[in-house]
Amino acid sequence: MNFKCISDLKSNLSTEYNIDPGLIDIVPELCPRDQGMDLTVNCFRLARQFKSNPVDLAKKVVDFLNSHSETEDVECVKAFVNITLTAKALYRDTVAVEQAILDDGLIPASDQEKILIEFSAPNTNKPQHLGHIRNNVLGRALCALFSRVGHDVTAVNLVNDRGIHICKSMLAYQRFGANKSPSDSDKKGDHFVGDFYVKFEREFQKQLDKIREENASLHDQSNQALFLNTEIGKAARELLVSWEKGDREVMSLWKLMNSWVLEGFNQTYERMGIQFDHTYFESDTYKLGKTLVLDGLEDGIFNLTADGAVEIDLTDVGLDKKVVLRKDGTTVYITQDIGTTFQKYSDHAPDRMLWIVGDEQIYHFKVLFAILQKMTLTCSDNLMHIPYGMVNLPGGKMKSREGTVVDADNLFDEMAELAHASTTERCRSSIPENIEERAEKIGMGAVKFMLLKVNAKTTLTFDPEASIKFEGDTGPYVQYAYARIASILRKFERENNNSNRKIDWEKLDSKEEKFVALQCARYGAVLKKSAADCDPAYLANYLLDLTKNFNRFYKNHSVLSAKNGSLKITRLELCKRVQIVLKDGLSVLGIETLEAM
RNA sequence: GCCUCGGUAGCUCAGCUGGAUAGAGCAAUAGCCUUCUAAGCUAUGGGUCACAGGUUCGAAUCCUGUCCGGGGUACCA
Repeated sequence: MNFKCISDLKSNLSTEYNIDPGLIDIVPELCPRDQGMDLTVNCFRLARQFKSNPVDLAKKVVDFLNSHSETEDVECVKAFVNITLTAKALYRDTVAVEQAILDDGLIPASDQEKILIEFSAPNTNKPQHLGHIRNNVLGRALCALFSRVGHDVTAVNLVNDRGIHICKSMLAYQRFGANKSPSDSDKKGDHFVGDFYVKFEREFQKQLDKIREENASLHDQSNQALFLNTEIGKAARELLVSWEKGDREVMSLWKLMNSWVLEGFNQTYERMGIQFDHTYFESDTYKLGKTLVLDGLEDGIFNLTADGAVEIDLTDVGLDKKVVLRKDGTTVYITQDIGTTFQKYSDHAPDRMLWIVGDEQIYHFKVLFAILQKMTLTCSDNLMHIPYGMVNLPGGKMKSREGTVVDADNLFDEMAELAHASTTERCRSSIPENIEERAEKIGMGAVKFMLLKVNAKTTLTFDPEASIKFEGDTGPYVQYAYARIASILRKFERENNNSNRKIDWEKLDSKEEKFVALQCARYGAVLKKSAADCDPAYLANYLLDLTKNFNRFYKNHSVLSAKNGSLKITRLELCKRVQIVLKDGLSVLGIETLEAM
């Protein structure tokens, strides 16, 4: 939003108060709807910059703007200066230049960075659920957002493909799998493997119950503590040992099962519109972590504990001591992150590295960053963990044991089905040919928007009953506005009334039209703030606002039956601006637009 | 215990670099389809912004304390 009268005000005040104009920042806000004017300059806030009394300053601002040729009306309430602009100035400074609306979202070249973002990071033992979708959708949106404002973004996945959890599903497959493959059962590979993980857990639980029954003294011990007391737990551990030794048969099963899972994940990623520039595998990087730690031990960054484990003392930076290699020499969770991070740095040399990982790992990342700093990773001052909250169900957490996990693929299917039913209902007489495609876009739009409109860090509640609607603050609501505009444009073309009328913005004199224009002009600033705050929700909520304003305009002013050709053409132009912003904004959120709904 | 994030309408959430009478959506109620798609629009009701202090001309927003909830505090991942 760059209004001439505001920049003139800035020069005027800088002279008046003898302050360098570069130090003055006047950001006008949209005037609250019920005030009926266009812009507001908040002199309470502005007064601080001039170390002046808000009311006195407001008086000066009013005097200046009153005499400005581009204002129609200026009012002062307390120290809020409300401005009504001339139509000419308003549209010139908001929507007249299409490209300017989009370009306003770009940050200066000097602020552009090379950013590496790691997200998704799935385990290859079971299919992804709603919690993972939140991660994926958020990560994808942040990548698009950073890239949209001008950063150079590299998206990276880290596949968690080794460890005891992987061995559990492998063991169950060995016992119950009968050498079948996903294609035999017509299942996606990740679901196929996940079923064996569940089988393992069931068998383990059965054995646990038996052990506890037979030995009352074990009653109070946790499942994990009793893991090796069970036959199947012991067997899984042995499998892990064989894996680490590189046993040929075990490795080949591991590779086979992982390939099934990854094939399944790829389908899900594709459906979500997610691509990675690089995929790392923990099975490749954990050894590098160990090597780096051993080097660091020689350099005195790490030290040996009495029983032979390797640890680092972080008490000088307000954290605790942290073990990075067990006394038996095996790596722990954080060790592979150390290895992966150095690997990522040497592959891509980013200015900044981000991790999209759940908020339960905030402490983990604090420790990781402190370690990397001590190991003097080049960009260790620019490491950021972007935490997000869990997705709960109305009854509480999702629990796989109780079967209350919202499976990603199922959810997508259900949403698409509902969108399909809804479209069929609406179109009764003429079911569109591309109904499947439409239903998919609408269903996915609904899921993604639902996850992105809420601030990432809040723990969100997913109510399957309520969240499945396509009305109100939803993705389809925004998509629908886009489709309506597309429909207007089509009809206009069909009627072929391309009279040589000129665009005349001054014809748009209603408050609905002005609000739409003003709202469009905010887009660039919204993108920049959204990116700076790493918060796609801000953008999502803006798109809802813009859509709401557009719908009010749509309801009150017909485009195609406008009084005269010039008005029609100009309203059409305004619609195009809205359409462009909606498409651009939705695409950042990973949501597709439809030409008809 | 300590650390951390939260508590805003019946429900789900905005608002939080202090500023106008606290906003949306859902749900409820009442309207609007011979006019560009009603997945829409309009209206009504609904709030001691957890509680108590403090700072300020002004606090949902900042500070302190209390209560309640999530998460963390592993040689688990």
